[in-house]
Amino acid sequence: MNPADMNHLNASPEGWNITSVERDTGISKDTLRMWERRYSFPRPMRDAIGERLYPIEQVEKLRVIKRLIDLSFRPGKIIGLDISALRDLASKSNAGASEPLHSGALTAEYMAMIRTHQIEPFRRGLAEHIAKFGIAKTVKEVIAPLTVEIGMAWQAGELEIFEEHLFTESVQVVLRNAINTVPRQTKHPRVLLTTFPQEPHGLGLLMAESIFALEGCATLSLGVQTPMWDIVQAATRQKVDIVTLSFSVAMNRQQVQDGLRELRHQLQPSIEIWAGGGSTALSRRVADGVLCTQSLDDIVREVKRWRLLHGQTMQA
Amino acid sequence: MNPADMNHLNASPEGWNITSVERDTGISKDTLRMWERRYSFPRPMRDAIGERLYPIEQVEKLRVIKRLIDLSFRPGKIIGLDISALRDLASKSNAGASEPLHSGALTAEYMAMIRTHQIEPFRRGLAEHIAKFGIAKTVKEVIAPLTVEIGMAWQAGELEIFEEHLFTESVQVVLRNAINTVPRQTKHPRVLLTTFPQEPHGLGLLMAESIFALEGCATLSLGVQTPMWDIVQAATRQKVDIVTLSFSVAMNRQQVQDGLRELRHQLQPSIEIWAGGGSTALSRRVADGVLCTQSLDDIVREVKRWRLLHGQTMQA
DNA sequence: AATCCGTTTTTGTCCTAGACAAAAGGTGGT
DNA sequence: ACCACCTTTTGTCTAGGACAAAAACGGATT
Repeated sequence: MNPADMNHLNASPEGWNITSVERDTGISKDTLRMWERRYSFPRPMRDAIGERLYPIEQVEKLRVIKRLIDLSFRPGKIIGLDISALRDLASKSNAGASEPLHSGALTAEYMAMIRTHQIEPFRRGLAEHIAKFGIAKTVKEVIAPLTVEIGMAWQAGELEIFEEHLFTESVQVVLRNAINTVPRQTKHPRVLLTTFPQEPHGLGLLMAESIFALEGCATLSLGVQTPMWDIVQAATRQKVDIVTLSFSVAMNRQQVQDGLRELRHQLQPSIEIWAGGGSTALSRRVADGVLCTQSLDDIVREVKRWRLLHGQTMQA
Repeated sequence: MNPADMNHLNASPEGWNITSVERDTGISKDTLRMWERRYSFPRPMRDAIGERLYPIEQVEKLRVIKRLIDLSFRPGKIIGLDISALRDLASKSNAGASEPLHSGALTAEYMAMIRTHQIEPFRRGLAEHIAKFGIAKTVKEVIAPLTVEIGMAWQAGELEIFEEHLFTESVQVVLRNAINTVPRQTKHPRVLLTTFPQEPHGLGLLMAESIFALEGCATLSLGVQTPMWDIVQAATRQKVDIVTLSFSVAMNRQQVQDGLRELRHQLQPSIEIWAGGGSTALSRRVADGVLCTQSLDDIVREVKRWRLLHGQTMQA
């Protein structure tokens, strides 16, 4: 193999190219160059052609910075700090956020299984938990906290991507299987579930779907990354009552808000839009006519509200 | 809402901004600007600030052009044609490809259901087919041909993306459910399944997984779009015997070949690499040390070969 | 005809550096 | 405590130049 071919690889010994860094960190090329101009960080090397080559340490620092920015720190204030100071900041600020969750010993046990790649015990444990305590309880008390914790561990660089993939896939298998035991309903509200094109994480979606299904709603999932135009078309043609979007912490706040405003604009007003997930964009007020569900319990409550509201005009 | 805010919306009466066009068409900002420089198309208007504003007709033309480029037409040759000529080209070029398949009446029936959005009957039909004829037969004779046909219909612009999403999601639900009825095996070969980062389609993967599972292999799916480094790590840590990759027709031929060569290079030689799917890159010989499975039957055959080869040295 | 190899054309992505609007932060007045 | 105004911060846009990688072409060889 030609040694020059190696330049295309992320993991090349020399460093990462700008496209890889953009993909990995979610920071746009323009922004990466701008930070370099303004703050002198990152400060990539150059390859033989003169193109940027980011050393792995700088990419790692960028990852932490991105996470902090998503937690609404400002670039100018933190970009000069060194990696350990940043990590301190990160662990301190999400220690506060994770407090109310109070993830128990069970979560820790599952985390350990994931870290040591014991897939089978993990799946079996999850399936048994569902059998014992039901889908709703398992989702709320095990899967949701685990997802948050995994996300944080990944952001902190403690988890490899393949470990996250493995976790996601395992949960999907178990949860999908469980959902299928719930008799499929045709009752209102009819709910369409999907994510925007920038959002590849489907776990939140699946958790929401399971809750809706348990409430006896007719659910219709388009999977992840559906273009806006197609969401609108699907919602209209399938005559759904509610469109539910899921946003992970990784999503750009601007994109969330713009996307939701835009969707509200294109969708007929009678169709409700519900947004959920870990994205910080949802904690503040978002577009008019968009309902933010802060927790999975909110979904149950809001379905009741919807039925009360539409009870007189629409029978299941 | 401030009227100036409206400029960010795709559907603003004036036109689309460059970010929206990039998101919608999948053509990068750099490329959009380059085409404008080189070919004088697209030729966006400018807003009050002087930024590009793409009229809806130009965006539509860009969509068709992108589709043709994915079918390996070249920008320079087609960018000058008008929209109807482009559409002709699109429908003609995949009419030819569909001839050799000759899919049966059953497939046509399912296609009709998808086109008319009858999700429930579709799922029920598929599930019943599995119950009657088994997973293997259903995958080979119904799901695989359907997947090909859907792909072609989408390329021809006869199917909306949301209809493809709906199909994919439905098949996943039914097939996953079916796979779960197969008792989970721990027998060799242990198989890791995933796709490269550029490949978002997971159906082929799922079909392959079902076949492996039926053959009693221990399967381990990472889902789609796993970075190479993580594939290597997962394969090594999980001590798998075979890594299986799936490639849809949409994949760039060069990327397929480079990716496979690279993976072969990074993976220890004792681990086999199997590649499958509709990508045209696989019909020719690919990298040394990579096995191309042309059909799902090949998988069955090759598993037998593998077991014969390793039977003496390794017990399940 | 089909395969191989070197050359030319096509095409996408990277580069720099300037400009400016939108968001966030700060301040003072009611 | 809230609103209105000002300042700073920040991200994204713009322009045109450069160049490597991919694809197409042309000619020689089997």
